[in-house]
Amino acid sequence: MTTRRVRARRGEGLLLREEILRAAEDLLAESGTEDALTLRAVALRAGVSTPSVYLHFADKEALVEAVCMRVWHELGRLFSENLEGDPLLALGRCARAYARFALDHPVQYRVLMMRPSTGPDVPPAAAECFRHMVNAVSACVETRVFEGDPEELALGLWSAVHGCVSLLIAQPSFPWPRDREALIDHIVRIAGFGTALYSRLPQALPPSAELAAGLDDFGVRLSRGAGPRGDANQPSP
Amino acid sequence: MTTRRVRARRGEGLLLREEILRAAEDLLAESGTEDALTLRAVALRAGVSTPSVYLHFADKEALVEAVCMRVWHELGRLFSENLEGDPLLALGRCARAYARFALDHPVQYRVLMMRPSTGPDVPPAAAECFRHMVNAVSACVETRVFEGDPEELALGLWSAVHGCVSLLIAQPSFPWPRDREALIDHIVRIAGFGTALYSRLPQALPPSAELAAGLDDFGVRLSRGAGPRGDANQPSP
DNA sequence: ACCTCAGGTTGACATCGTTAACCTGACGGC
DNA sequence: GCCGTCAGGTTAACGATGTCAACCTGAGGT
Repeated sequence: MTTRRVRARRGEGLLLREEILRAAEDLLAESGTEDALTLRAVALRAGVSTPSVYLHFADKEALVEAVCMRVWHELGRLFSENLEGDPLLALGRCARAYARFALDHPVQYRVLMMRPSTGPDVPPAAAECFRHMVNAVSACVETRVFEGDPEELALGLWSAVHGCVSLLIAQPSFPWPRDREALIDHIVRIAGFGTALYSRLPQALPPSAELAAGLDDFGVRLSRGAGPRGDANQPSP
Repeated sequence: MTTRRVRARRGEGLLLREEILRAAEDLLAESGTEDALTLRAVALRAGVSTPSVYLHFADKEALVEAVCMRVWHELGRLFSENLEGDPLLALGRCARAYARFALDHPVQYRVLMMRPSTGPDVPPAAAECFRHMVNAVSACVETRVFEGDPEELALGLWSAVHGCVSLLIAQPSFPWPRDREALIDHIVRIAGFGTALYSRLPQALPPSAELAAGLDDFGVRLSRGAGPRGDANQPSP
């Protein structure tokens, strides 16, 4: 760990890049704070001198960005694993998987999503994540459960889940309910149903009395139509 | 600005605290990045030597926290200005005001909400903000448009708006629609209606086909009941 | 055997937060 | 009016950080 690394053979310089990246990831995960992600600490952990990091990363920001790419790929994998079956249920599974990942890797998620804006263009791995989401939303538009521009709808859904997990991560002192899993569940449902209704609604929020009038009957009708109650994480039977 | 400050008279030491805070706020606002918030820069701007900051703030974190308190107060003022009238419309106005503030002061919002967790307890100014929200939500529960625990519902709404604005701020490279104001509008409506429906819905997301069946009629009924279409920022006539 | 250059290292710099030690001049007491 | 005190600062320095210029070194081709 602190032991001096043996010098790579010719043409194997990329090995060091891999080791540095791993060291950075481990440091983040183990320390639990991005402050521990120091070039000196990373280099020490990789068994190499500090400026050697510059052989493979232009600067610290480039290293952090490389770590982020890994996280984006992980998220992309998570999405692509959950896309089968009913589009709306698939979307729900993706959202829950995303939230779980964020809560299980708070430091990584913070670095990924709460860092000062990196550059003017979205990295390919992130674009692929987003494409997955847009595809899933498009499927929902095709089954007529959503209506509107899939990109815009996907951004809205992403916002909802991101809002919840990022607030959980960054403001743990808020009066959160005990059961985080249940909270995520609520958010996913609110976002899902809100989005389903979104394009069919009056352009302004109606006054309370007029909104309240129509709600109960809708709930009853929807419940009658819905399948057996249970954990929506499970794929639909 | 860079001119040496005249020493405060006895008992007026708190003047410097005020000037340091102002310098910090201005630095944040003008530079557009939290990296510019340096103790040296703050001290220079306040016309004072660097270690003098420590006369009034335990460390840099304390200074940043003091800046955050100001922002919380501003948000609290914004909320309390928008609470009159129909509860649901009031909530919508608060959400829009919150979002506008965040987008107009991205650096401050980032420092306030995306900084590594400060302490185990929520600051009083933030608690008051949250209390305002809970009260507004409670009013919606009393008019039967929402149903459930007001604290939990308020957190959900907060999450939704925070998710959108924080993503806009931190990930400007995402394929956002041009009209930010319209996007916020969508999010507020999705969150509002989703929350209104939340407690009346089946516990799991139903498959698409069964959800799509009930949606259109609900939209039609709700539209018929709602007031004239227009900007929901306006108080209901 | 030697030359080359990929793959590093050493040493230094500016800047950051933070601390210890020192200064100074406005005020109350005499 | 003079003086000691102490609130309200200052100077000088420390260690840590990102970064860079210069140097080294040894495996592999000739």
